[in-house]
Amino acid sequence: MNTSMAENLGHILVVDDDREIRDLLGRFLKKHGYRVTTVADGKEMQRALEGWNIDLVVLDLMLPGEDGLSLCRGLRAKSNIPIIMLTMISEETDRIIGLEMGADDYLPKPFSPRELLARMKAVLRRAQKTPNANSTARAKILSFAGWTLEIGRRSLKSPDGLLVDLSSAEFDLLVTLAEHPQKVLSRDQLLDLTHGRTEAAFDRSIDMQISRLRRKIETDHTQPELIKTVRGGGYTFAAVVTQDETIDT
Amino acid sequence: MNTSMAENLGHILVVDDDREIRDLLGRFLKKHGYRVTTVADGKEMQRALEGWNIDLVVLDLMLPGEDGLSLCRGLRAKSNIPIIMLTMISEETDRIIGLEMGADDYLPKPFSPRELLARMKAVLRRAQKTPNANSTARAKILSFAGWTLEIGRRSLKSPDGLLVDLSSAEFDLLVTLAEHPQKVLSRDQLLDLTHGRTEAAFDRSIDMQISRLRRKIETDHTQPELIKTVRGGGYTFAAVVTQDETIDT
DNA sequence: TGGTGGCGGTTACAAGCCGTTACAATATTT
DNA sequence: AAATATTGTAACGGCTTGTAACCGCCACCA
Repeated sequence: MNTSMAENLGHILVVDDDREIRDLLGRFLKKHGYRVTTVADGKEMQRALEGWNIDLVVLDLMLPGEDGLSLCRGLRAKSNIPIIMLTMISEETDRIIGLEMGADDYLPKPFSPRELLARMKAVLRRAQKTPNANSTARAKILSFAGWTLEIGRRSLKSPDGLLVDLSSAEFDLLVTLAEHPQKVLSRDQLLDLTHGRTEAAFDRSIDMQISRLRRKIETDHTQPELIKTVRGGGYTFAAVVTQDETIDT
Repeated sequence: MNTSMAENLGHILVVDDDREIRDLLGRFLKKHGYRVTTVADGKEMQRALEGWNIDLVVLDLMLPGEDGLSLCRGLRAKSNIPIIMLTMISEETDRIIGLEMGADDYLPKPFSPRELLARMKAVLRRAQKTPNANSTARAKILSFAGWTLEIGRRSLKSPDGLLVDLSSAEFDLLVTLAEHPQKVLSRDQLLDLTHGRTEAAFDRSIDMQISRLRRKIETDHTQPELIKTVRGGGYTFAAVVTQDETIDT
């Protein structure tokens, strides 16, 4: 993998009162080519935002003093720096998040650094394209053919209600496909959309992901119903997808 | 043949009655990595839209038969496939366009292909972000001699009700023939209609497709009943074809 | 009547694409 | 550090599709 590029991919501000998490994320993100500044609370966050050119804020929901939520709102009011919130799992916070937050994405703890990285890339990419987009966080749920794909939770339920275990890459791929139903996505597009990679080198890794994914979600992986192949074109999600926001009312 | 077919950036449908323009755009866009289908009028446009997964339509304002403007409106009513209109320069059309048209962009003739490319990219990028609510996929069904050809599903049932497995190219060819019953279609026409290819070079690949197709659907392929050869002319579909439309689910 | 050349059917083959297995290289967890 | 899981690479095999080549058919003609 090409993680060793020390070029500047962006300056990330991590706001978390847990020192261990700060250190962990700091090391991890730096290893992946980001500049990182870590702070413990809202006051320091303010200072950092004024002193640096921050590209993305990773913000813990629970903070001493002013809590993450209001920080988030405040930040969003003044700028459109992308925000990723870290939350504890619970219905409660989920609802709060959906209703209140102006974050671009959120991640339930515990999360793998890898997941955070993926989200960050996605958010940064989105921000890149839409400099002034007013993205509202979505606890989006996609449903198709009885399946339930809960994006915020990164979970997938089968028509029988069983949780299906997808790897991170598999999940991202599935989400990407399901978000563009009926649309043929080339391998390159899929690579770009899931990994943010555009390296053009002919790459069959997507084929492998598709293959593995099909085994997990197609009733007969030799005759896929959901993810269809378009010869010479790529792949396409063939099911009817309905989209719900968790918190709409 | 298709040596440097790069990635698939999308499937473009070019609707223009001027063959020269069709050819030009076809070659140009393909060279730039797009799949291209070219048709001459609204009727063919319809078929292409139903048979393919079109990502963008390039539509000439002036067309024989139903004119581009109403086609555009009709298309917009049913789907949200992006549309780029080609127009003659004139205040008149400019105003009409602004008022009437549901197109995503328009381009006054004469234009440079390069310019079109830029517009296309912009429109596609915009469309990509707004996931479709379209896919009112109607499934056209053609019946002949007991056979059932379901276009939306790309499936073919024999008179015994058995599913017959056709390759992609075979299917397209059969659809094209069945949609012009009694009409003699030259090899060039077939090439154009099925592949959107206009490269007229003498090509016997159609012969091969026909041969393979006959083996699958004729009871005796040495004495074809459905697909007849017209010496010096091409091929013709000799059966009576009835057409049904159903709403797909 | 036998030759000739265009045309179409078919076989054989080459090239490309895709699914998959096996495995190597990392990452992550314990 | 060992055990596990994830992810990319290589490579085999099957299927699709286009090309070349051979062959027979037909029309035409001297």
